[in-house]
Formats: sequence, C-alpha cells, structure tokens
Amino acid sequence: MTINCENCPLRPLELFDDISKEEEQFMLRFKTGELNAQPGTQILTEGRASAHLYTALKGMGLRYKTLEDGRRQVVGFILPGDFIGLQSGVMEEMQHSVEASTYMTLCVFNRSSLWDLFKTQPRRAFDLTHASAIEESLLGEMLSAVGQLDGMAKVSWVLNRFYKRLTALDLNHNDRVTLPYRQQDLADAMGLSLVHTNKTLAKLRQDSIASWADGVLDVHNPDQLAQRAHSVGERLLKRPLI
Amino acid sequence: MTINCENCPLRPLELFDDISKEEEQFMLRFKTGELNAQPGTQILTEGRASAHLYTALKGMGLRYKTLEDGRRQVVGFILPGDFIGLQSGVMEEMQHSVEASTYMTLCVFNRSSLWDLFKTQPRRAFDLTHASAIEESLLGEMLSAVGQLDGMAKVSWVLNRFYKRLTALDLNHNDRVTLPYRQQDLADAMGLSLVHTNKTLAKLRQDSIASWADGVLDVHNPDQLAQRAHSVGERLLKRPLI
DNA sequence: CGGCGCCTTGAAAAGAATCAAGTCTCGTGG
DNA sequence: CCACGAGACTTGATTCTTTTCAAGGCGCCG
Repeated sequence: MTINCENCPLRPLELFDDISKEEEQFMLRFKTGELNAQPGTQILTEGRASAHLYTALKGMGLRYKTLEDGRRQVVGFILPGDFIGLQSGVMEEMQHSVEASTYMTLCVFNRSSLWDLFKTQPRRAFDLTHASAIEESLLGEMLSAVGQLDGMAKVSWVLNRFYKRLTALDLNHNDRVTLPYRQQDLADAMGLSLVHTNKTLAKLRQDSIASWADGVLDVHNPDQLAQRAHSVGERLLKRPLI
Repeated sequence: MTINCENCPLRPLELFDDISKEEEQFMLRFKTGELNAQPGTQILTEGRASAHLYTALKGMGLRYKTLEDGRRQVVGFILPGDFIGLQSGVMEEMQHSVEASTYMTLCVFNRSSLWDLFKTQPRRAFDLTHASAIEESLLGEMLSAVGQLDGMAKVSWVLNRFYKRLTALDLNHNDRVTLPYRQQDLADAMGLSLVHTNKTLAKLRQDSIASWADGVLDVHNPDQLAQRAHSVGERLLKRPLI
C-alpha cells in the first residue's frame, strides 16, 4: 500500500473536511488495499453486488447505466476523492456501472466492515450519508441540465462543471484542465447525439470560449462559459472525503 | 399527534423493512409532531436550511429545482413513506424545493436530534444512508429516462413508475391509481413541453393503454405501458421507512 | 358574470437526430 | 517499412421530433 491515510494527498485540499487522528486510525484499518485500474476497466457492474467499496485517489472514470436497447446514460464522472460503491454497500446491488477512463488508483474498503463503521464511527457514518447526499444533489443538477437546457447550454454546462470541480481539486493550471474523456462520453451524459455534441464543441472553439482537444480542456473565457451554461457561480461546498 | 410510530399505517406494508421494538421507541422520541400541509404549500425551499426533517405519511407532493430563467425541473415525486429534507440535515441547505400537491400529513423530526440518531442508533443511521442511496438510484433512473428516451417513452415511463410505486403502496384499485398532479408537473419532470406531453397522453388514451384524467390514472394495459416505457419489470426493492 | 387555471388542438418554426462520408492517429502484422 | 484496420473526431445534407405560437374550451370561485 503505497499511500496510507496519514499522508493522503487529497485530504489537505481546501475542498475536503479534516478528520480527527482517531478517525484517521480507523480509516487506516478500514482501508484494505489499493486497486490500480487500466483505462477501460470495469470497476463495478450494474445489477451486481460488490465485496468492495472504493475512493478514487488518482485518475478519472465514469458511472453509467445501460438501457435495454444498448443506449447508455452517463450518470456521473468520477474524479479524485469520489466515493464509489455505496449503493452496493447499503442496497443489494449497484444501480450503475463504473469504469476507468484513465489509469486509476483507488483505495479499497471491505463491504463487510461497513457495518462496523456505522457502529463505532458515528461521525464517519454521518460523513458517508453526507457524501451520498452530495451525490444526490449532483444528480439533481445534472437532471435539471439534461431536462431543461438546449444543446449549447448542455455542453457548456458539463464543461463548466469539470472546470469548477477540477479547479477545486487544484488540477487547474492556467485555465487548462485534463479532460480525458471521449466526446461520446459527454454526449451520453447530456443526452445529446455525438454529432450534435461535436458541432457544439466546434462552436465554443470558434467563439473562443473553450477548446477541448487531446484530453485537455482550455477555458479561454470562464464567464462566457458559465453564462452559456445558464449557471451562475454556485460555489462548491466543502465536503467529506471517505 | 394522531399517529404514533407503534401504529404507523405504512410500516406493515410489504414494501417497508420492519424495525425492532427498541428502534420504534427511539422513533417515537425522535418524532416531534405532525405537519398538515394544504395543496400548494411550500414545505422546504431550495437554498435554505430547515430545522426539520419529514417523512410523508399521507398525500403526495413534488421536489423541484428552479433555474435562473424560471424554468422548473421536477426532480422527484413524493409519495407516502418518502423521507424529506436529508440534504438540509447533512449539508448546509436544500438543493431543491418541496411542495405539497395534495393535502399532506407528515411526521416531523428535529434536525438537531439527527446527530443523536447517528450516535445511538447505528441501525437507523444505516437505514438513513440506505434511503439516501435509494433516492440517488431513483434519480439515476430518471436521468436515464430524460436523457435517452423519446417523448412517448418518457411519458409512458413516468406513468409506469407511478403505477408501480403506488401499487407497492397498496394504492392500486383495479389498475386505477390516484395521480393528483398537473400535466405541467409531468412535463417538467421529463423535460418535455406541456403541449407535447398533452398530445402524448392523448395518444396513450387513444391506444387504450392508459388514461389519466381528473387526478386518476387508469392503466388499461400495463404490459404495453411498460413496453413503451422501455422498462422491463424491475421489481421495487424492500426499503427502510424512517 | 368574469377571470383564472388547466386541459386540448392545429399550424409553423426550430433544434437535434440520423445518415453518410472523410480525415487523422496509432498500433499491428505482413 | 508500409499497408491495414480500428477508434475517435469532423463536417455537410436530410429528416423528423419537439418546441413554440396561437386560440379555444371547460369548470370553478369570487
């Protein structure tokens, strides 16, 4: 285990809540290992239970649901600090799949010790519920975007969201952030066709608002981007890191 | 307080998990009263914290988010047994508003005793997280529907969802269920215009699949409805009642 | 009686999906 | 070393779903 909770690279970030020494000790026991996943690896599968829960440490991935006819809805993008597998932890099975988009490193926890967490670490249990509530509110925002915005606003919305989240993770260098997804992934997230997504991205590029190519998103005009996304500066709230 | 947890009308339903006598006693203390809300009443407001949490006992309502330009996205329909206000309980504030569509009765809990629940009732804390995870998966399904389905499928999907949920609550009488919403509510939920929703409902009526009028949904052909919704019989899982 | 809220319907306009090529890069194998 | 194919990104043309616009109807309440 190359990274233990005491020198967690994410914890010091402004975005995440601090935890006590005692909680840190518990997490150290709770964490049973690390998982390294290659791009394209399926980490969790819809409809299946999992013996493990994870926290993303490095790399990015995505959550998605598959419909009967093969269509795919991306229900979330996984960035460092995201907790994965809660559904399989408290319900019978996962309601969506999780896949690595880049090379990823994840902390591994045993599902079987989850109950121990609830019994002995009420503060951590609260954090877990908190994390779940955040996930829920994220989905609500995404639903609003997919349900109410037009193509240009949807694409701007998702780019803006990445820009904000990655900035909060200190991964913004001069308004450039890594965005290692395919256009199809964003299209599936926003409920747009690949073609339309592509053309909308081209427009944003032409208008010198944002360029996304070769896995790097370059935001030339953050204000204009937020405006097209119809989203006015909702700051990201401090949140727990499991 | 006309209803105490020992004779809760919802608990006996197949849909809900049982709880122990001891937990029941705790809930009795946790519950501080009842709220009766008239149709149209705002129960919780987006962007605001609330001193109370609720469980819907009778009646129906909806959760929605309002966009800057006035558009509205319905992010959920509230039926008896639904827990309300978790976001305000664990985060700073609500991320969506909650409004009563019919006359409603709700159990009232104090936000301040929530921490006590986590400290002394790990099993109930787990249930709370479970409830949150279910809410999250519901949103994921809704997102998939809004993102991937066409108009007919969306309308069928939401009607079918009501049909299933209300059936599980024993509120289905001969394939008729109460559906006390306006067409605009369903339109705002599925990201469709009111006009298109109306025309799609007309089609379902013409095809003798489902008729919805005067607050009552009549499902003439459940199989066909499910088929148009592109959703094949996912059974509703047993879930906790808070 | 008048106005308001909700449902209904037709016609026109627009936004997005689909269809159809074509380019570019990269890894593989002849 | 180069041909080949797969995967991702582009772009133009066409089709069609859905929105917007417009208007009328119905029931209810002040």
